[in-house]
Amino acid sequence: MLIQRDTAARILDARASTPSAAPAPRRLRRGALLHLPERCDHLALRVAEGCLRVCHPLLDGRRQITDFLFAGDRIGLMEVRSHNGSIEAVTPATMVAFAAEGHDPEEWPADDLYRMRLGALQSRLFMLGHKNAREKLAAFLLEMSERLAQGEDGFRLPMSRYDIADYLCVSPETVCRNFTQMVADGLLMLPDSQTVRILHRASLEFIGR
Amino acid sequence: MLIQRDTAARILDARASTPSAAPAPRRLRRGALLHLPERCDHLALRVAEGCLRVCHPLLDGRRQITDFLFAGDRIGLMEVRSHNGSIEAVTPATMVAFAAEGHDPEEWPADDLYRMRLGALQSRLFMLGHKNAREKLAAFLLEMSERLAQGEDGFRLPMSRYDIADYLCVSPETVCRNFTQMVADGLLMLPDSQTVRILHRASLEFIGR
DNA sequence: CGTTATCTTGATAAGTCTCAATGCAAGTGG
DNA sequence: CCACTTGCATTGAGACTTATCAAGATAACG
Repeated sequence: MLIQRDTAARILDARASTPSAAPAPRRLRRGALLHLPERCDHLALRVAEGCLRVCHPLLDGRRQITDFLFAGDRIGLMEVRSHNGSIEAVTPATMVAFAAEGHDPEEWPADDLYRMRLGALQSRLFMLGHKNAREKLAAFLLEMSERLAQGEDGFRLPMSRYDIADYLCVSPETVCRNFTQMVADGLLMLPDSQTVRILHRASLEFIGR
Repeated sequence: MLIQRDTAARILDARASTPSAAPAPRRLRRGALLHLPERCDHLALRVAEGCLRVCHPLLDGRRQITDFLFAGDRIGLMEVRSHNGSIEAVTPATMVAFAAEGHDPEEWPADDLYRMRLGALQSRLFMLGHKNAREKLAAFLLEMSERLAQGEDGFRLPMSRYDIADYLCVSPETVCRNFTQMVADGLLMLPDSQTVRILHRASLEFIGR
């Protein structure tokens, strides 16, 4: 059940006329694509539940994942659209479209949206530029452990090894090998391939920072 | 001759009181560092002449160059500052500080500043993630040939091989080797190490895109 | 229960980094 | 003016990392 064309725009209109009416949440099935309306300069998305990925197709057929989105995360739709991006559900996801860029400054000042995104991109620049696969994976796991924040007994990665690979810009095999290596080194436990329990956070931080 | 502390802020104040008064241009010697005031949330920089680099020190002692700035380019100071960045003159440079983020919307809407920067960072993400050294260099040369735009008889790179290396996130030796290779392949001429004449732009584009 | 997708591991090849040496050009001080 | 220094550019040799190709193991699913 995709968000239909211009649904977000209608949500925006509804909010403009009756500011107190909360926009209806939308659901995406696993693997489904979020439709980005043609005119979405002032629209943003807030994830209520689930996990999404921001994908960009590359000329050679591969894809790059520029971000994962979890509950509470927000992103400007125009920014994704203007770089040939798409937003896909990694797990069943619920989200809300809302107005940004001054149309709804109380809820989300446009500056903040830009600033946060710039910060995230900068971090990824440093990561992709100068970290090797092991360091990338360590940084990724630390980032996920913070953003997922599911308590001390480990966390579940909702995305596949392929997704992780496209996020870190390495091959899926390399992701696997480094998972295995980290387990062998006693940094992690992997009760199953999705569940991660960090055993030596300090070491991971030493590697990943 | 660095821009003194809070000079930019004073320029801002001057503009606010007398909008028609143009702020005084500032000059940097080759290699000099532009001072970034502590409070620069609403300040931006426009390059009048010369070339600057936006540098970020990394934990392992290396540096990353996130952008080169040429005449006409603008950049928000706070964005650089918030990522431990510095702005250094590659060549003697003249620049003007001005207000952004709504304080001076006519001159430069803050949104545009953010959007352009986001776009530039996205492009660099794609480059760093999935291009090899040869492709990076091809893309770099095409970018420089557009931004420098000095006519058909080639252009002069104002920055060193080390700067290029830190921009592309490869070693300076690799930059050299790929220059040499491109010359051997007949894609380029290098009358001297700074001057580039592109012989087969279509081939470069095929490699770099 | 078979089919498919995902995950993992191995072997090999390719690309890049590091270390080292040399060349070159500009600037400096005697 | 000339030796000298210094920084940048280039090239080579070797080590290391990662991608690619291939195959098997595991789990999800109709």
